[in-house]
Amino acid sequence: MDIAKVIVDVPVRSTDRPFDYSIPQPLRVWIEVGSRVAVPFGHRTVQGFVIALESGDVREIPGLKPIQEVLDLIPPLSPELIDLAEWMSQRYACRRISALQAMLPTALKGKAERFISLGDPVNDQAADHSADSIFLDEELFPMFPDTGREERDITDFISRSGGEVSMKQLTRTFPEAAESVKFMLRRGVLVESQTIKDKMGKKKLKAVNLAVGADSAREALSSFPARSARQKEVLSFLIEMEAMLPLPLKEVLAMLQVTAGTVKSLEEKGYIEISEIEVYRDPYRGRDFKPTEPLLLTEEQEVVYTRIARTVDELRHEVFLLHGVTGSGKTEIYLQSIQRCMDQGRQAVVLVPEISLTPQMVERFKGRFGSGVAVMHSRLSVGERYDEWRKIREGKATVAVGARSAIFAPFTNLGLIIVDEEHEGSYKQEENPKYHARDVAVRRAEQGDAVVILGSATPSLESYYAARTQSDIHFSPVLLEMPSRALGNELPKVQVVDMREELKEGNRSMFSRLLHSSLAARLTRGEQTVLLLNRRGFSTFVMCRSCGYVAGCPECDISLTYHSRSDNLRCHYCGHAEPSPKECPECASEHIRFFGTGTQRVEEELGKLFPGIRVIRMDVDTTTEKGSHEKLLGQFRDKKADVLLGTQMVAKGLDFPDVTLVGVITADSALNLPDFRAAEKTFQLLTQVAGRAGRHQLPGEVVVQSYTPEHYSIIHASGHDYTSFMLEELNHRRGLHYPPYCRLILVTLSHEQLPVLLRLSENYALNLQGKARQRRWYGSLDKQSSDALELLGPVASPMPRLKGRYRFQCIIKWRGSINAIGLAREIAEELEDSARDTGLQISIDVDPQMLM
DNA sequence: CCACCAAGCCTT
DNA sequence: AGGCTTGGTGGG
Repeated sequence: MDIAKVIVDVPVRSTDRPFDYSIPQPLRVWIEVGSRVAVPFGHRTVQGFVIALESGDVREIPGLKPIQEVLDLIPPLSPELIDLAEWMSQRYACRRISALQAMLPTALKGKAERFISLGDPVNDQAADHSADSIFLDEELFPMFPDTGREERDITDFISRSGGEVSMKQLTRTFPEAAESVKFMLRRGVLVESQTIKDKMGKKKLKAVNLAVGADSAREALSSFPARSARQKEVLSFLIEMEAMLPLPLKEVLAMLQVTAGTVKSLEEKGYIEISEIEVYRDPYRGRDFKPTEPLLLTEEQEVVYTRIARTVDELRHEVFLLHGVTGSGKTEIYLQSIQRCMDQGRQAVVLVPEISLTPQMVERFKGRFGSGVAVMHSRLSVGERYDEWRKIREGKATVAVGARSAIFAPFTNLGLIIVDEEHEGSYKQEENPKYHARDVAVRRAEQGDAVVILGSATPSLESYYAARTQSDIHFSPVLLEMPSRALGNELPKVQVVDMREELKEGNRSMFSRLLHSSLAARLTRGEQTVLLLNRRGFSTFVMCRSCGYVAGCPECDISLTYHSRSDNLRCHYCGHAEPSPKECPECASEHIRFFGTGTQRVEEELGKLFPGIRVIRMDVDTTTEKGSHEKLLGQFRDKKADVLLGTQMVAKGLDFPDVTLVGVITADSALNLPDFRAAEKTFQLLTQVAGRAGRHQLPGEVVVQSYTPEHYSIIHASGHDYTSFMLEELNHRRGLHYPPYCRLILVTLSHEQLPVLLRLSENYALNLQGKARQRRWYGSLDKQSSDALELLGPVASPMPRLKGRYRFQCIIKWRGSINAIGLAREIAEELEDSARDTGLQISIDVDPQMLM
């Protein structure tokens, strides 16, 4: 007798544990670890996942209910993914069900549907005849003409509809039915059943096939009367196309210019049959991908590839950090490594940041591996995504290319995971489960003896530090370097313009004289320019236009945020506040104010300075429409514009041969975000965008405008000097106790009433400190001990009020082998319990990407 | 003494 | 989550 342990789809803490169910004999063969099932739970039916099977005597456990239904022919999850979900629930302090659900396409987020049918009349006699049902007894109906009226209408309706209708249909017909139905359910006149219905089914297509052999069909042709010429035409066409059958009905109709009626009569005569076939919604159908051959590797690439291939061949787990400059040919390394992995009969996943999952990117993979590539990204419809996912699960794809969630691709023998642009913040999911795809990738690979390649021109501090020190037991990547470009050309020359000087010399425009003249030169030569407006810093930091001074927190070394309500500056890490300055404290200038410029303004300015200039603007406003991204880039490629102007999205992965100038309008804006990663992000962005210039024959040039050209992120980015930047930034982080020298947990508490929230937040902090002290964890990160934990806050969140709820946050800094995540969660749950006040919500973000 | 409603509690 | 049970409140 077997018992299934099931995680049910009820996303609250008290049900975040396995529930036991018995497995009815007929379902036994279908149920595995990873099966999706419908189970009775309380008074309803819910969806659940089988996470374990146990042998045991069902009779020994009273109150065990049976699994009601298995929802898929093939389990949508594997034991490996079930393990991964368990790990995620610990690592990210999330519910098991949300980790499981994150692994599946939305199409499979089933919800219960209720069906009502007539009760068994024999049982009706025996059913509940307690006092409250006397009034409804059938022989009394005539005496109370209206009492049973609706009841009878409903039962009539149900029997007319074949004995069973969905509750949905019933309430559509009888909007007020709820009460009556409830009565009748209680009496057993009606009975209820529930099933789980998926959001989206498989796509079916009508298809035509011959119902008789080709020979007998050919024979039949001659017996057709002359007026059935059209039918004859169809039939002979099908005979001719015999090898291709079945053919989609739609295509046959279109090709032969006949109507459905013609085909229908052939079906009635029994020559052909029309059936429904299952098809994949292929978002790339009808597109040709030029097959590509492996390129000859440079010496540098060869060394790297050989090293990776060795581990791939050994079917062993290892993580590589591939640091290759822009244009060093990382993608070719990926492609050949994937081929190597496929030669071993294993599959591969390629993670790409959403923003760079461009058609060109897809083309490179489809070109090399053809239809064995499944593509998953957020622009696909629910149905399309479901089908790409099914292609993987059904073994029809061996490579999955996609954003974040592709890390959960249901491969059974995954041998290689590639995380391209591994430093990208978009690998972190901001909603529950707040996972980081890179970290999940490493874990999944470790579990399945797979290789991970983390690739980037600017690896994150976390990965680089781990590779250099080999100090992290779970994450010690092997560093592989590719310092030169594959085509042998030089990295572009970067010039930094000091915008303070420009102002001093009377240039108040947003273009420096250098950028202006360089741009003019491209226009006359017919070469192209990419302009980057770093808009991430639309946020409200205060800067002096004369000297570049930015108001920062004395304690936290991040910029202060301007609050217009109170007209002061505040630090949202520690709560420090000061009045907003009327003049610059450094140089006493009055040119001190909030900062930010929009792409539209730049476009206007360009038009004024260079009449007739053709600009393509790419930002959130112009790329919301499906395919617009692709369209704009296509126009630029076809040289329909001189300038591509945009935000972050123009910095990544683009490769246009005629781009010889890259201009960065304000390099500083990200630098001054109230974020300890500001310098790192700035360096990465500048390096990436500089890599867009001069990738082919023509040499490239980069102009970076800055108010703080002496900042090390700008200096090192202009020198293409990743290592020096890293060393300097690591020093910084060490001193201020930021990752990678510790880890962070962001705890956000929210409540409708501010005074209550204040008290509870204070409580949270005190409880946490108390418990941490008890366990001898609490202590300054300054101390030598390998275990340490510090708490910042509570302070108001950067978004202090959201949807009518006030928000406060605490930041936990910790390091060592202590279970800080478990503690943060434990305190949160205790507080939620003791608050007796269901209005409190606590969210925990482990290793937050943004502290906002 | 009973009717009505909000809050708590359990779901295998 | 959601539906039922519990226990408190108020009206007769």
